[in-house]
Amino acid sequence: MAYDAQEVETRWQKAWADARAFEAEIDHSKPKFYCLEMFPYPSGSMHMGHVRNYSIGDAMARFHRLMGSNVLYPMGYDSFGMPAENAAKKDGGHPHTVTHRNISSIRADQERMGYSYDWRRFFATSDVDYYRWNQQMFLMLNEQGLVEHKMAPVNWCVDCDTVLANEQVKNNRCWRCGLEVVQRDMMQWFLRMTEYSDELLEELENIVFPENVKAMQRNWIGRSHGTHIDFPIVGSEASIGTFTTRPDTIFGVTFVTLSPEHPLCEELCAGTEWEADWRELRDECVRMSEFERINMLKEKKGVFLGRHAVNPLNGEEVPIYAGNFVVASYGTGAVMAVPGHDQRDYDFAERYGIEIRRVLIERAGDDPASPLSEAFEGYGPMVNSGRDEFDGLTGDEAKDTVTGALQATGAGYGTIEYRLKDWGVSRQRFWGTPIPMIHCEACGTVPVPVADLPIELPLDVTFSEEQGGNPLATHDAFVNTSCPSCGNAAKRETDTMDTFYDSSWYFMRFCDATNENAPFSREAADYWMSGGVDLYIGGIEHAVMHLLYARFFTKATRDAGMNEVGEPFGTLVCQGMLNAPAPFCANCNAEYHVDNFGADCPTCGEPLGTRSAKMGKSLGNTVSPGDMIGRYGADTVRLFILYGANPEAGMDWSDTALEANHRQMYTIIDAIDSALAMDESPGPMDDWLLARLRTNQHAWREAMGGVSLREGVMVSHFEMVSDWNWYRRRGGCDRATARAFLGGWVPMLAPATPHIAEEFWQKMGGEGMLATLVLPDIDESGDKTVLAREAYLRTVIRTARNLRGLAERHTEGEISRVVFQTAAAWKAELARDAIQLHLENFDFKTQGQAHVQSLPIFENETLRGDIFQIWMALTAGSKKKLGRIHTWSDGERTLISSGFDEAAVLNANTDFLATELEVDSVDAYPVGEGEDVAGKARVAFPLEPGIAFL
RNA sequence: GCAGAGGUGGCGGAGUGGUUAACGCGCUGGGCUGAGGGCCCAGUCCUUAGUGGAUCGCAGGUUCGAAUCCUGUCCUCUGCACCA
Repeated sequence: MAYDAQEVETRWQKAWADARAFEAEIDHSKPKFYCLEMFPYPSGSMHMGHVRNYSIGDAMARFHRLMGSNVLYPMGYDSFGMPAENAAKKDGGHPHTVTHRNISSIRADQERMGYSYDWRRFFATSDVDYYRWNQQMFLMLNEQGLVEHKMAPVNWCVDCDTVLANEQVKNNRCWRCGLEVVQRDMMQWFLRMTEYSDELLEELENIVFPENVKAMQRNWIGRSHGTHIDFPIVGSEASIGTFTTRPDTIFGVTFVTLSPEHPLCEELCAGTEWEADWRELRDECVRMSEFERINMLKEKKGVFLGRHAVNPLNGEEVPIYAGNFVVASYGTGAVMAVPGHDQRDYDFAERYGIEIRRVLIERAGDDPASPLSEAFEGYGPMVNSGRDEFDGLTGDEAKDTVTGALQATGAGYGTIEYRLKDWGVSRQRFWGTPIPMIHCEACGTVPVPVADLPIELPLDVTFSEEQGGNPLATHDAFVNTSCPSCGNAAKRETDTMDTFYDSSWYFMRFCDATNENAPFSREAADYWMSGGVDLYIGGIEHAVMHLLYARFFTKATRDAGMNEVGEPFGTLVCQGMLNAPAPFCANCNAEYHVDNFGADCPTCGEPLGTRSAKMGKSLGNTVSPGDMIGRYGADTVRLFILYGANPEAGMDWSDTALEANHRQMYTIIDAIDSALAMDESPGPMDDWLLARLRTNQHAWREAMGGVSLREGVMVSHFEMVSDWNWYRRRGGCDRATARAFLGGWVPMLAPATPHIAEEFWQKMGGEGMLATLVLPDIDESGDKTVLAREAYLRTVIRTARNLRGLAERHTEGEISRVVFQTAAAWKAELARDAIQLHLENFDFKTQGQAHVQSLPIFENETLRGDIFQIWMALTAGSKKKLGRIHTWSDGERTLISSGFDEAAVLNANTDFLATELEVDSVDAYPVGEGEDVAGKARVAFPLEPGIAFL
């Protein structure tokens, strides 16, 4: 068959669209399957990472349709965000224009790949039809008490001219542009995600996320149980609140440390000789660059603030320091320092000459006075507390007792701290959802009434590179409004929402994408979201941010009665990296741009080697999907991507592998052509082929169901071809069998290579379209024996081939004949017996020997030695080899138990054996029924005939 | 430092106690075929012209038997990090 991928693929894409093959509706009579890929940002054209993501998703969507599920497989775009705004500034247009141009482009690329999306559900978050619901839900969250407007120190990126959430800061740099982040105090809108800290943490136990993602989320939420302890300040009404996980060390407190930004610092040292030092330290910490910070933090540094605090349990006065290692935003921003039992405090105390006190010993009976050369951070009995009720207590008991004592005097209480912070959603950007709030001088901040929504982004804004700040803030028609409460002149909030807000509920909008009255109906959400999205595929880079926000949002809407589920994603698959070769210097351990291929290292001058590196612009080692589709077609690209590696694994781009996959397409086409060209000619191999088909179907379903696409494709696109070739080689050529085979095989080709599969289906006269086909169940009963019989023949051929090489070297003349001596009847009898006993859990070790001796055949004295030998080989085996009853496959056991006649099978295939073994004649008979050629009768074993070449 | 993942033939990668490694790619030699991106055979660690030996990061251990289980150790990747 001539193969014009471009023609075939575009034709079927049109046919699917015309037939509305992928449009899904609620249908309670079928199991639903919601297949979703992480929301893409429309950045112009599709890149290979996208191709991998969607090829995985599409294969799974198509597979589940074949398995009879009602599949929801939507696509849309996360189209708010800075790149469009920056592009508009650069070109003087409007982000709206830029965005829609990009969306058309990427959508065309996706359509060309043949992805089976229900395009009716398509939307873009930057369209008012979507973001109006952002606003309405913001008002809903506000009513739930989950919105907060407060002054807060925020991460500010000068380059992006906006605030960043904690999660968006990596190594003190902006996650998007890489610039260092600075701290600023601003009025900001927050969502109280911390209300759900415990549920977000605990529900991780019950959802199917990869372990590393769970670990990252746990880490990020960072729950720790401990005790809040107040240290009153000497000569002041105020006290220092601290958080500790080690209240059992409270008697070892020899100082208290505040973060330099702590508000109490100024109060404590203002106007004293200590003030200047503190200011210097604070300024240093606030403005610290990343480089300085790493260097600085190697030494713990602090200043005395001139005052003392009182240990609430023993009344001792200890000095108060400000320390650069205390993080303002964690806990209370203040720590009780126990140098004897915390290494960090130990280092600090040593540097500033502060007492280091032992209040725990490692084992009961140790000397409480023994000095410490480093902090002992483990648990052990309390000592030196000065109070009898504490000394001797260990671990949790010690902690609880101390906490109880603090609680009794009101000086402290048990509490839980989280690393997780509330989600700051304000952004000082234009291209995002306007926050529906109004600032009135008289009434304060007032929510926009739902009836007045949506607040639309103005289109009459000009963008230019010179302008700074948010264009919304200077757009008078947008800003000036009236107060919904008092009617007087008021100003709109000009902050827009973080784009992660958009992607926190889009998966529910897809359930009901055209709803004009609500974000989504409860009925649709409950049907499609039941148990969460069934398969969510995307990159690990969203492990914390997007996945955490979406989980929070789903719980918030659940509590507002909008949906039933609390966890949005049932099974999450994080696709691996896509790598491609890049120049690499082993000396410098550095990768370079592909322009340097074949050159010397720009740094050290050594010749550059090659290493696989993450595909990306910076190295230039990218591959254009468009080029590849143009050259090989979408099916080949999809096959390569899916067969190259399982979804979670990293994968290397390889031109030769891609070409090999393209060749495989031709191989499959040829195989199918040959199947379509057969005559009515039933033969002995027909049953075998259909049995292989069923076995492969079974394996394929298992693999695909478990998202092991590589294994699935191996079966559908490789094993099936091999089996077909074997069938033909063994003389199979029956039209009806071939048709039945194709009827099972062609649908298996559809998930990975849907276009060519559909083409085959049409050619063979399959009913309807593959795209909407549902496969019947398979019945594999009875296949084992058929397959084992053929496997027996193949094994015999393989063994004989190996022996032939040896035989040639032994034999003087030309080899022209092969003789198979199959195991004597008594051996097969023994094997049947052993298999049967094995099934009955017979104890061969203790009773095996007695059993053999009780057999009638044992009366034959000349055979006794052989009988024992065979029996041992069957049941016990040797040091290197386990007994055959353990190693035989189910099929082989069935074969033997059913009285398989080896000689008959070999004799029925003498022509084939002669051809395969390159001999003129083939003889096969059980040992004893013919001449013992070359003494091979001795080695004959059930399923392993003695083989002699002559 | 903490956490997670992982180290298997020239390469990609299967394989979680049982004939010393699936499948693919690359390379070498051979056969079939009118031709073909097609099919088939053999080889691709060491050794040898008669079936030998070694091997799954390294070192121990458990077992009749280990790539697979246990202990230790080295290395790589990813994330977090003075988190009290």
